Amino acid sequence: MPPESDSLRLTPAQVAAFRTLIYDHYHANPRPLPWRDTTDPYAILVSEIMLQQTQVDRVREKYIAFLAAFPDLATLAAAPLAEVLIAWQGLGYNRRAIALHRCAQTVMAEHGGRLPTEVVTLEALPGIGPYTARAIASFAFRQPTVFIETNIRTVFIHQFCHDRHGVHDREILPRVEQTLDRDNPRDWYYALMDYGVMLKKSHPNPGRRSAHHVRQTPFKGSNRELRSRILKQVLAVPACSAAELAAMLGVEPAAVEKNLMQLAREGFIVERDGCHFIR
DNA sequence: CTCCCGTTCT
DNA sequence: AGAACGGGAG
Repeated sequence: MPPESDSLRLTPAQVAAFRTLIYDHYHANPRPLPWRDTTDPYAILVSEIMLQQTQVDRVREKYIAFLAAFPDLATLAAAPLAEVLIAWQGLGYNRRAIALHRCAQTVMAEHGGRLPTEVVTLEALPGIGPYTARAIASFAFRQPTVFIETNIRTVFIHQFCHDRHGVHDREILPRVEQTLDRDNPRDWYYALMDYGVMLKKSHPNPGRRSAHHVRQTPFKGSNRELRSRILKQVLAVPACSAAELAAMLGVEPAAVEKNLMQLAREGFIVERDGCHFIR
């Protein structure tokens, strides 16, 4: 539990001061991001899925190209998975591309082609978890939802949890709820995120003091790296056997087999007569 | 080595 | 709860 001096309840004056701090920074230094210009729920969905664990600078161009290739839910739902994965190349976490593809298909089949507006309904869709459901509800449908992601977490830890480590989200959430600008949740969260980005440039990342902070395992030499190379190879050269793929990549056939099985289980790949194709 | 507008499976 | 998941820039 937090110390007594750091009570979870803020006075109205504290709330007002905090909002002024955040909004002043935002109005002086807003990040002009393409997904902030649109009100199209589909475009906002695409941006949110891309932004899961992928930095803004890399998402920017991919987002533009993806929307050019798949301008709406119906187009994406009808597109071959291989085309979606090719558009996804460079973003990483290819599972998200499958999830987004399936999400579009589910919305077409079960929601009349319109993205649901309710958090619980959004959260039931593939690739949409607690954060993304609330972010979409807030950004696309102007609902005052309460959520935390890494930049928001950074702001609240920096502002309200001085010199403390292992700060849990259940402590931050009431702060988010209490300080939320219910009249304009979209701009408020943009402002919060931009402030968090700024903080990380001027301070040792306060997010490391979160109870949820985990350090990444190295990518180089990992199975993630191999798996990505296999998928890229199957995209570039369809209809290869596991042995052929292993030879082309210069790795152990057994490791390739294992990953092909996993990729098949997840819906990336289908195997016919020992040949592998994007599903 | 650090970071990243998390979700899903185990 | 923990692990897996990509990739590039600084």
